[in-house]
Amino acid sequence: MAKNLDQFLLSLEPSEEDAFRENAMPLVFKKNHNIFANGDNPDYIYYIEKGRVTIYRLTKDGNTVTVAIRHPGELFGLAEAFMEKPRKCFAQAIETTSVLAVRTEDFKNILRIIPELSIKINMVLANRLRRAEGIIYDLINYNVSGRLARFLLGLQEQCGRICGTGVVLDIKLTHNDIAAIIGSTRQSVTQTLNEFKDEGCISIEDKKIVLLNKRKLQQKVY
Amino acid sequence: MAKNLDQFLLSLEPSEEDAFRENAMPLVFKKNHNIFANGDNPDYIYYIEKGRVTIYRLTKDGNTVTVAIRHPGELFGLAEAFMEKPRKCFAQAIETTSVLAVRTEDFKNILRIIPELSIKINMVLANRLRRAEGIIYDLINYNVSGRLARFLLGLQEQCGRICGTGVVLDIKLTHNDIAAIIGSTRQSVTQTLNEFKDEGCISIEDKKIVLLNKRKLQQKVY
DNA sequence: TCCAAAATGTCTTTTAGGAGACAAAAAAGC
DNA sequence: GCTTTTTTGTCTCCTAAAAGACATTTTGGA
Repeated sequence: MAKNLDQFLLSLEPSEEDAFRENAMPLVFKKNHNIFANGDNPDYIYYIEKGRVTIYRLTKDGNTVTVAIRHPGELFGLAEAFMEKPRKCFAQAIETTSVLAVRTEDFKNILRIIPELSIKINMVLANRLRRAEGIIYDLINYNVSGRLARFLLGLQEQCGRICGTGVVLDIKLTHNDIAAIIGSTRQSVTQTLNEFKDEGCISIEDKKIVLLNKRKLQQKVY
Repeated sequence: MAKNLDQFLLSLEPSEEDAFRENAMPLVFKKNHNIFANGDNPDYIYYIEKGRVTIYRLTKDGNTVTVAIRHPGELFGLAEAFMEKPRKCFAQAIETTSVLAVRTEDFKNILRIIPELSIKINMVLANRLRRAEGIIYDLINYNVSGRLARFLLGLQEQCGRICGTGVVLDIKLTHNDIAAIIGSTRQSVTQTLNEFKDEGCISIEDKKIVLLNKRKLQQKVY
């Protein structure tokens, strides 16, 4: 089992992977393009080969609430495929993204044929549920500064790339994007990021955040 | 399929239910007793026959954050059973609660033997994930009044009992309990509930909340 | 290369609601 | 029934951070 439970294909046996790929259709979405929308029928589930995708909902006044970001090796559009209801969220490519799309019906059939795969999906969903509960906890418990610090530290697992000075988070996010994830505003994110910068916790290189002092960043969480 | 995806046993075929019950050990927990704790190994998963259970985490300063409430017919301790890590939350009986406990290993074996069951667990987890994402959305989007109104309206599904004047929510929660669920404080909950009462949205009977005017309550959500 | 659009930086004002303090009421235990 | 503990009601004060306004910088597209 891969250490990251969300790394779906990595966790499969060759025969399982074949069954998955046989039913898959490769697609490419350009940056900012929508992959599915609120109200759509969940006809497909998707696997990310390359790129990243935000899963978000909209508020009445048009603001975005990001409920998850999906990274290479992860599935998305998954949970809703198990329900007979239209989607409640949008999926949009953050960067140019290559996916494998599998028809929901085909996917369910694979699960029936390969029970072991179904158990792996259980693990993926269970892991995501626990993470979602962690976000709920964070929202209730930490202030903007704490949530931002935790978000950055958490990103390491999926985007972290060690370089000389620290850990580069290999994803380009605007302050607005981050605000939509941690439940804050663009202005507050700008300000708090600059505080972190001034104190030497982070730096920005090529529009990407670099974690310079993780311990100090961890102390921002209270 | 039962309309409530979380009603686990109801959704099973007789043969599946037998397989489940054969491996189950009945237990009774009195009000306020802990069923499992943070740090425990997830050796068992539980099915609620009667009673209700809170799933919560603790903050550094001892406050409670409730991540879910489980009702009769639902499983709990489930998600963590699929991971090889200690539990991150507590489970406590809100009222006297009868459960069926199944060893995690046995449960996984049942899933292997009965693939259809595994798919049903997928549906339960998927549904919970979507609900958790809904809570994240609520926390970011609605104020205390809105969150409280949505919480009460949402409880109908699991606790609602129609009576002459309206819908009784068949669960006794203190204002503190509610605050831990909607991410607020005891004082704010007291005050907001009284506002709802004054405006005729709700009333209290036998320590239980009665929804008198659902439409008016819905208008509190903004 | 230039221009329009998007993103960032930095003010200032405003307010929801957290948090403390204490009295009153209700419930639980003996 | 009586006492202790829990829960509720209602103040007050105070701060984090939302939200608006606008200048500046950066970016991406033609």
